[in-house]
Formats: sequence, structure tokens, C-alpha cells
Amino acid sequence: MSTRAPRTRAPGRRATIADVAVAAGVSKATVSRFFNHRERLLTPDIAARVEKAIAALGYSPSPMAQALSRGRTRLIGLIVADITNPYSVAVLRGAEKACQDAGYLVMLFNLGNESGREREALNALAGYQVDGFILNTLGRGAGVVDAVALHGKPAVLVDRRHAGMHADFVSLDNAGAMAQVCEHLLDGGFRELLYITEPQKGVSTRRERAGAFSDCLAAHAPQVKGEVFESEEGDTAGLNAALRALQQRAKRGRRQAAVIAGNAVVTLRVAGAMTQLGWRFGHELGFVGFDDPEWAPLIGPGLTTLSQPTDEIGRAAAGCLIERLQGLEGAARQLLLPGELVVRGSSQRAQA
Amino acid sequence: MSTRAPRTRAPGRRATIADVAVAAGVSKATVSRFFNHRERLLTPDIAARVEKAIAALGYSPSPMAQALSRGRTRLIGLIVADITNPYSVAVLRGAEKACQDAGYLVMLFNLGNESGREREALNALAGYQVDGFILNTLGRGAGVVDAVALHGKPAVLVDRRHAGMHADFVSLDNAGAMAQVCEHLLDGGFRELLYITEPQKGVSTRRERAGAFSDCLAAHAPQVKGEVFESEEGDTAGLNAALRALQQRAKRGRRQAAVIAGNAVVTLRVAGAMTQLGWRFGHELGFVGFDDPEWAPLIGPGLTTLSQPTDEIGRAAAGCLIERLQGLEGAARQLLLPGELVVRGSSQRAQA
DNA sequence: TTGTAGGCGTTATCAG
DNA sequence: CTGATAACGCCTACAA
Repeated sequence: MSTRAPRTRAPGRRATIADVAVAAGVSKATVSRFFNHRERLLTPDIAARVEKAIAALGYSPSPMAQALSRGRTRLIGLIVADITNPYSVAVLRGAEKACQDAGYLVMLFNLGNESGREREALNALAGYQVDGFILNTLGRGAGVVDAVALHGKPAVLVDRRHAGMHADFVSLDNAGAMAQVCEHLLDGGFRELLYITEPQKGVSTRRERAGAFSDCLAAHAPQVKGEVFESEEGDTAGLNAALRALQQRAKRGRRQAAVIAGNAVVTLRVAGAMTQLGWRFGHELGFVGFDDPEWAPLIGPGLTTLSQPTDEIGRAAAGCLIERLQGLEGAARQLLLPGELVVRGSSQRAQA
Repeated sequence: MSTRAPRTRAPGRRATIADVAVAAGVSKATVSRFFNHRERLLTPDIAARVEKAIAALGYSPSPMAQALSRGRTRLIGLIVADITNPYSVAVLRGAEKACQDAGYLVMLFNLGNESGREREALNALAGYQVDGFILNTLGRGAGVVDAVALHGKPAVLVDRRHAGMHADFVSLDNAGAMAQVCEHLLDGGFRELLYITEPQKGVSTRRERAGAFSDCLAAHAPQVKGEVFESEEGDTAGLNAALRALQQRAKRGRRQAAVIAGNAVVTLRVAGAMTQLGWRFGHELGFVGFDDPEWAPLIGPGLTTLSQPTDEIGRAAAGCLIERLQGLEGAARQLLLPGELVVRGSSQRAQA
């Protein structure tokens, strides 16, 4: 007998490997092998007995105990800056799916936009011995770098890269996307552009888009003019003013004006401002927004958007991480996925 | 010495209780007590030594090992029917927050609308010994009842109740909400109503809303007429036809027509149909929709909505569950939270 | 091929 | 108050 006093299993309790062992009249090791080392076959007779016992007791190994023993949990920690953000959710969805398919479960930690809690999140998740991290966060705080390094677990960054960090990175090809957007607006005859973004601070994606915007302007100067405006949450007055100023410049230069919104949140703000100003998309102002929310077709004449392959991004992120977990070595990789321009009414110049 | 060969800790490895013990020159039990039984104080001297060792090694107990030992994980399993659904996400957000605050972590499982996977999800989560479940799913399949019962863990249902299941239930007060909506439309002079819902099947929330709608009609018959229409995904033709029929009936009876959308998904469909028909909210048709998405103010004259306290619902759900985990006994509770009517242009009758 | 005997990191029981 | 020691459920040398 392997256990001292094989006290009868309480009815509610999950069957353990020991229960199976006694039921099959074998040792725990044999049962364990039945699961983990199928290759070196057990005697057919024994295998059959074990299998029967397993079925009878409805046994399945406890991942917790396995984790403790092997040091791997098949758990992936997913940290999200703000689960309210549809972009994050879309990515999350793709990632969770990929994890499930690969036999991993996701432990979620939502920062609720309190970026100071990154460390706390990392520690909490690391405590549960997650095998790796998917991070869709990383404000300016460098704090995360060493924290991740500390626990020595692989991580993959989504959408927001971080300079010093040795980790795979998955994101939209921001430069390419912005180029597409600008190209489209220029083709449409727009010559006075305004790029509206949330405060750039240290957020890589925002900076990259703004940078690409400037590059684009530079490439087409001086026929095309443009500016960047940082829109703060709640500052509707500032946004309205910026739009009016844009309009003025356009009129003065006798050129068509268009706005590019840096993400869906900004799009929402701009749409609000348009209503307040009594302006219509495609008339007073051309418009293209990053992200393609489901309601984009319903605003005014339909909003032209740059749709991100969010699902793909999530899947790719999970994929990268899992490859690392399977032992892939090598330098940090970088996956830049292309966006797709979805043309609707807001970027069609109204006839004068 | 407690361990046979206190082999020096590999640099990368997390400090264990044993490491702390040797560093402080005490037994593992003492270190454990330092964390768990603060009440019965240790000798100040010893406590100080332990504390110092803990700090020096940056030790924190492994939740995994604790779980194995105590049988509780401080993990909560959250199963969501479809994480794409903003309602689910909003609830998720509230729940996750509440869990965090109470020191629980959330393990997420997204069904991706494949309701057949409920069982799989439950098992996966139960495998990790989650202490309890929050379920925002439960199609018709009764399968879940016994599965949950099987693992003997407490659960709380969100938004979708299930007859046979002994579990706390948290949701919007559907009947009250629908009454508010109807009242508002009647006050506005609308007399020909159409309630559009996703297929009711066994989904309790959908049935309750439809039921309340009918009750409301009955209470105001015969001055007010109304019907229920089940809108299938993708069946835009059917939806358009239903709207045209509504309009016909209204004209024939010389009454104002209004539509009530059962949730945000339906609202989106209706808005799409309106565009196709070339109708405007508040003119050809009055409108109120359940759920208050951020884009509601931006569609036409602004959509009047019945806003659910999603955050509150999520928090309440987590709260209920945690109370159970703390030992609360008693019959299954039912928490029906009130909705809030947000009046915008779509429900103001246009002047004739 | 199978069984025995640790060990993974904690907690809990029971002596001292 | 503190320290051995035995679980918790599983895996894995090592021995048979």
C-alpha cells in the first residue's frame, strides 16, 4: 500500500491519484505514468485496469499539484491597462482563444488605468506561478522591466513597446497604417490635416503614429499642411477650439480639411464635438479614425476607419509567448501586423 | 535542521519558507505562523529575526502551495458567454475589481458563444481549484447545474438565471426597467410599440423583458398596441420588414410608433435598418434601447436608453460569492438592481 | 515494466 | 511559544 491509512474518500472530495491507485491495485507512480509517459507503454493489462479506475472515479490530475511538482502551471498572466477599452478587449479575446487552444488558461489582471499597480499585478500573477505574461500595458513607468526580469518569466508586449525590455512585441504596423490613412485623405483631395491623439507621454503606439503623421506631411510639403493636437479627457473646449482653428486655416488656404483620430476614444470625442459644433462628417470636415468599432457605420455618413486586426494581434501575442514557453530562444521578435482601411462616407469630400 | 540538505538556493529561484527559516534560524512552522497567526504573538526577538529574513530574501508565500495545503486558492472562476459583448465586459470589469479588492484573483474563461463548452470551462476552472464561480452564461443547456453541484463549489449567476440551480442571482430588475421604458414612451404619446429582442430561447433575461412588455401592453389595452419581434443575427430583411409593418399599423391606426431594443446588439441592428430605410430616429420612429453604450448619444438625435448599472452588477455578484466563500449559509438570494432611463432625442416625438 | 521514497512549498497537529 | 512531522496531490529518480 502506498499511503499509510487509505481513509475512505469523503463523498464530495475529488478523486486523487492515490484513490485511482488503490482502485486499480497499482502504485501511484503507475497511474502517473499512465498520464505522462504514454510512450513507454504499461502492460496492457495494467493500463486497462488504470484506465477503468480513472473512468470509474472520474479522476483528472490536479493542475495545482502538478504545478507544484513540475514548476509549470499552464497558466498565462494577462495584464490589461483598462478593460473598458474595446481595443484591449478585442486583443484579450484573441489571446484568450489562442491560449485555450494551446491548453493554457488565462489569469486576468485589470489595472483599471491605475498604472501604478503594474508591479502589484505582476507579483500577484507571478505568485500563482503563471508560466508567462502578456502585457497590454506599460505607461512611462519603467518599473515593469526589472520586475519581469526578476521573476524570470517570458513576456510578450502588446501594442506598447518598452525600450529596455527584452521581450517579443506584437502590434499594428503604426507607420504603415498612418501612411495608408494619409494617402487616402490626400487622394480624396484633403490638404489641411489635423491628427488628434490622446496625450502621447511615453506610449509608444501614440508616438509612432504621430511620428508617421509628421513624416507623411514632410513628404508632401508644402502642398499639404498639418498639425498634431493632444486631446485630454474632459477638455471638450480645447478640442472644439482646435477644430475651429483647423477650419479657419483651411478656409484661409482654400483647402479641404480633415481630421485623423488616433483611436476609438478620440473618435468618440471628435464625434461629440462635431455634434456640438453642428458640423457634419464629410461636409465641414473629412474624417478617418484608427480602430473600427461596430458603431462606425452608424455615425453620420459612416466613419472611415483604419481597422486593426485585433483578433490576430491577440492570437499572435499568445502564440509568441507559447513558443517561448516551449523553449524557443533567440532575440526579441517584433510582429507588426498590417491594418485595413475601411472606407465610408466621412472621408469622401462633399461636393462644394 | 528541518530539511535534509539545505542546498543553497539557486539564484533565480524564489525564496521559500525553508530559506527564510534557515536564514532566521527558526523552524518553518514559525515562519508560517508569522504570516498566518499574528494574533498569538511570537517572541518579539524571534518575530524580528523572521521579519528581517523575509525582507532580506524578498519572500512571499506561494499561493499554489498554500492552495494545496489549505484547499482554498483565493481564485475565482469567471465564465463569460461572449467577451465580445460589451455588457459582459462591463460586468466583468466590476466583478474583477471587487475580487481584487477582496484579495481574489480572477481566472477567465470565455465561451466565445459556444455554449456547449460550459462544461469544459467549469472543469478547467475547477481543476485549478477555484474557490467559486461567477457565471455570466447559461443557455438552455441544463448541463451546468449538476456540473457545478458536482464540484461542490459556490456559484453566482449573473443576468441569466437558471431554474433548478441553487445559486445567488444578480441582474437588472428587468420588469421594473421595462415598465420605466414603456411608461416613458406612453408619456411621449407613442401608442404603437414594437419590442425587438434576440431570440428568447431559454434566456431568462430576454424572456423577462418580453414578459414585462406584454404585461405593460395588457395594462394599457386597448389604447396601446404592441408586438414582440425576434431578430436573428444576419436577418436584416426580416428586421426591415418588421419595421415597415410597424409603420403601416401605426399609420392605419393614426398612432405614433416606437421601437424598444432588447439590448445593445439589437440597437445596433435597428440603427442599421433605420439607415437602410432612410428613416430618422424621433421622426418616423421613436426609440428606446436597453443598455447605454458610449456611442448612444451620437446616433441621430441621440438614443434614449435604459442604462444598466453594470459595474454595480459585477461588484454585487463578486460580493455575493465572496460572502458565500466566507461561510454565509442560507437560501439562494436574488439581487435585482434598478436601471436608469437616459432620455435623449430618439424618444421625443417629432412635431407633426 | 512496476514500485518505493523522496520532494515541490505550505499549513496544521501535536509534543516539548 | 516553538519545533518536528505529517499531510496536500503529483512527479520522478532510483531500485527491484
